[in-house]
Amino acid sequence: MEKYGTLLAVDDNTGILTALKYCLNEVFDKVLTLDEPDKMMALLQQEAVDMILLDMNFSLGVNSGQEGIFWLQTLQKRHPDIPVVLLTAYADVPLAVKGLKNGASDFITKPWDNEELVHKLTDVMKKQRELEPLDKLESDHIQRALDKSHGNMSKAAEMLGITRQTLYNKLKKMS
Amino acid sequence: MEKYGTLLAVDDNTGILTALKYCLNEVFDKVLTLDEPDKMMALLQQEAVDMILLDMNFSLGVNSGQEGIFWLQTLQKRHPDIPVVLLTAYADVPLAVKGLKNGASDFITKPWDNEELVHKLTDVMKKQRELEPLDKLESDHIQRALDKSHGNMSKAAEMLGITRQTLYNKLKKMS
DNA sequence: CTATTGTGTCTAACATTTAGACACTATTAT
DNA sequence: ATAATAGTGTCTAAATGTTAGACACAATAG
Repeated sequence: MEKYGTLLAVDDNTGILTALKYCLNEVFDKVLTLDEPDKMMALLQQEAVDMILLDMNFSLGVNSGQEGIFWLQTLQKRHPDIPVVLLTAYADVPLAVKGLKNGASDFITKPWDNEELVHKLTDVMKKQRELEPLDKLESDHIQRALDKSHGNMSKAAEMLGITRQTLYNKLKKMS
Repeated sequence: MEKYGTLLAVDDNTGILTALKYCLNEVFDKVLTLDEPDKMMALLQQEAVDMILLDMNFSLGVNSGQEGIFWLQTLQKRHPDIPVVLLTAYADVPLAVKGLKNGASDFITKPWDNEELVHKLTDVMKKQRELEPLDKLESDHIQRALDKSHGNMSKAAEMLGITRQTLYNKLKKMS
């Protein structure tokens, strides 16, 4: 089976890390583990990590998930290209919403189902591989601009930061 | 106060629609309501709707939220430019995750807090207004391609569907 | 150590983008 | 209804960007 590069799992419970490692070794070429999130940034400088599985509570007695959100945001800033999947025991709807709105690729609750976990992670990796060609990205964005300006080409061109004439040309070539 | 165009609220409970209308009239120029989701597409042809607030359960006795996911997907296909906020009483973490991963802009549980609802909806509308200029979109995407190819310009260029030379030029201009 | 792959640079043909102009057609406000 | 405004389709000519192809050289992998 084709594997998916390097995964980094971060959780303060080393038992969980062992379980994750055992379960995910078949799916990733390499599974790194870390029980202190503040060492994460240093590690990412040294290793080429393709995906991060992140717990959300590290300080004893605090289960708000705020730490997880903090590290997620930090990762999004410094490594926007690495997908982050959140994994937490103290999950509720608002926390899941907050995690996903902050850019997490998925949100999984403990205890997890191994098969489902593998499925979700491989799903993320598959999506991660895809990269739209520049011209498709462009035409989608142009479509969005036209939608937002209700078809007004002049305004759409201004939004896009291009000349009306250029937008006109691009539209002609697209159709 | 500046208002945010037209909102469409879809819920089978007309009492809820009335409550929503009452609460959101101050924030939107126009609040449309609909108690049957299958009439939504027809309505969207006639009215220029800027945002949709969508319940997730319409058939009596079914509370899985599947109907909401279905209509969300349909909307994403036909009107990817209209943000959809989900609003449901039968919420759990997996459903929230599914909703957001299917492109919902936010996920709110019933009973809702009026102030929070208004805050979340205006937040979505504010984000909706922003549109990146084409050149920023492009340079971000190029950055992504370079990250994914670990700095290999030839491979990045191929991913992007442009010449290596062109990528080279663009990078020179960017820096 | 030797293929292979990637980089930096060049050329010359080709294409796109730009600012500016013009007549014409909606839209809006009065 | 009419005048003012904003948007469209089209044109030029100059400036800029893109392309394929070539070449020497550096880095990497077998």
